[in-house]
Amino acid sequence: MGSRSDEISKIITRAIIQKRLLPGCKLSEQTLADIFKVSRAVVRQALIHLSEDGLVTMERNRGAFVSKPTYREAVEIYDALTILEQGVAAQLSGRLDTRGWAELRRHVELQNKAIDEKNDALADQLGSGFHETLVRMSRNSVVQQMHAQLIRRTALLRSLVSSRFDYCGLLHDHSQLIDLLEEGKIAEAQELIAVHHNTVVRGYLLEDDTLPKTDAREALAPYVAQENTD
Amino acid sequence: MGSRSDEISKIITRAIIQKRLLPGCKLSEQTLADIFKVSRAVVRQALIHLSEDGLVTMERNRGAFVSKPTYREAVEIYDALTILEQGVAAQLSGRLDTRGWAELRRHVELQNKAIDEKNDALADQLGSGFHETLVRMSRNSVVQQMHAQLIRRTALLRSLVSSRFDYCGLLHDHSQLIDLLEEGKIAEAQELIAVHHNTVVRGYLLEDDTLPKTDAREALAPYVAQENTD
DNA sequence: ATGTTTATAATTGATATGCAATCTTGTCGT
DNA sequence: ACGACAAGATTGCATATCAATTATAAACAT
Repeated sequence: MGSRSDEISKIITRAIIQKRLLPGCKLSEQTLADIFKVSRAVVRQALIHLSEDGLVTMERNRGAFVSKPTYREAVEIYDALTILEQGVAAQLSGRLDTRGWAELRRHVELQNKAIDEKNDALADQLGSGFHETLVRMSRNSVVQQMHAQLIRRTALLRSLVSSRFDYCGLLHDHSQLIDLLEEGKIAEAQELIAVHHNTVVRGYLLEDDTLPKTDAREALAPYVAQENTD
Repeated sequence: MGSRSDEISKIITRAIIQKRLLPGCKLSEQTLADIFKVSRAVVRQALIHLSEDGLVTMERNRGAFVSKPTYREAVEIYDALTILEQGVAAQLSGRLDTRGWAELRRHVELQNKAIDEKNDALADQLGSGFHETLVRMSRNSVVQQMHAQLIRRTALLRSLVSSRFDYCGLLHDHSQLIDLLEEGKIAEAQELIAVHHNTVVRGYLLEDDTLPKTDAREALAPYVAQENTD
């Protein structure tokens, strides 16, 4: 694949997920080309990639912007996540090896530690990571990719809300979910997943406007110096 | 969006779905640029779009080819379809208006007619169409788009197999599914969906090699003259 | 004749530049 | 204050070019 445009789209993705590039931010082709020292053609390829991921919206003759999802889209994204994870849960339930359950529990512990240390960014990342880990265990790369894309979009959503999450409640859900799955209680596990996502999306009572405007040039500056800052 | 590259990727998508462009076919940038009378840059954008849809595979410094899914991928795709449709079924069950059920039943009838008239291509299309209609009723455009993408990939899969389908059996499944959903029997509906897709994928006992090589130039010729041939 | 190496051609990845169409902006006049 | 208009910026696309890589063909040795 187009190595360079791939790298660039990954960098921009990171910037968006880490809330450095906020929804609505203009992504001018020439500006990005200058920043990354590439031609406009490469930038365009990266932007197309991003727009198909839903992170960027391209308007004809107007340019590309970091997507600004509506509340409805937020609900749809979480419904889609619910459907995928319910399906994975049904496949996994009772059928996973010991190492699998252990990895999931380890994940919960890590997030617990992050919360104790008040490392919000890390807790956030681990929160999504739990769901990704769960889906990875289905060993279905098609489902996995769709799910990863949805998770990226939820990161975008979190840029739009001020809501403080009840991490403890959500974390308890994760813990309980593992128990239910290990015991083979599929229906209850699925219901828990639905409630879990519903809780999250309900926490998104939106501050639709008045989000600070970001400038692509300065937001991306940290990524340009050393491009391997995970 | 890039109007031109969009049109081109749609045309190529149609050509692939209609089995005019077969898996493995080389999609040379210059050739496509000549065919559609556009620059290579536009072709590249279209190819990137297609590769993210899974219909085209790009190999670095080698070029783009119509994807040649493995059997494993086929299973993953149908598992993903199962998960999505089971989720939609759960949401829809008992909760859809009369017009909705009517539209689904009409779909089944149309396909019945197509089979009677031995119009295989149409029956094929309507077969996928039923699933798409079902998902559309969820009114979740995120799920809808993911599902549509999977359906496109199943069309690719059908290029790889000789299997003759038992259309009657599959059609009966569709009919029965409507009944189950209307009666609110979620679990049974979900099981039927799983079995249905399993039946299909098991029909894919592959003729991995020896598929006739197609040439992009002649395969796409019909689409160039009049670009609105649905 | 077969297999290996080498040289040539073709293709991709990327850049630079130019241009028309469109959008944004800022000014001006009312 | 408001709308019309002109100047400037940006996008979308085309063409031309170049290095790097890969594919193909020819020359060579076995």
